[in-house]
Amino acid sequence: MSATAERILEVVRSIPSGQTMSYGQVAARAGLKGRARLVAWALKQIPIDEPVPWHRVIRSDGRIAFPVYSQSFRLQARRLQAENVKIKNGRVITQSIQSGDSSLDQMLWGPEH
DNA sequence: AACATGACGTATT
DNA sequence: TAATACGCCATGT
Repeated sequence: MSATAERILEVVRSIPSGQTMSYGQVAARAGLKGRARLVAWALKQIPIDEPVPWHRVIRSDGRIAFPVYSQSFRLQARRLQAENVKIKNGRVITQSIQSGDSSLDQMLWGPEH
């Protein structure tokens, strides 16, 4: 695993249960602003046995990134609901995104909006 | 080397 | 709200 991938996974591991972060937020937190696709790539490289809560990473618009008919989508939705994260039509409703800096940004521009 | 393909995001129309 | 267009970047062909 590359150093950047390790930083990305470290950020994902830091997401508290019941909360979510978008790919872009994870990237920014890992010092890779604007590189959301790199986060998506890193999540696909998660080694088995690596306890990374990948299900807490969603798209910036609040929706799960997998096709609604896929197994991955159902697994992610199930895990989120298990953490009391409400979902409607593949979209996360009640969430308090982790944002390190200003929570105002999330209030104004987060998926909840 | 050239082009296509994503678990993406933002801006524009 | 929806459809495009870019920007971004590792991989696969």
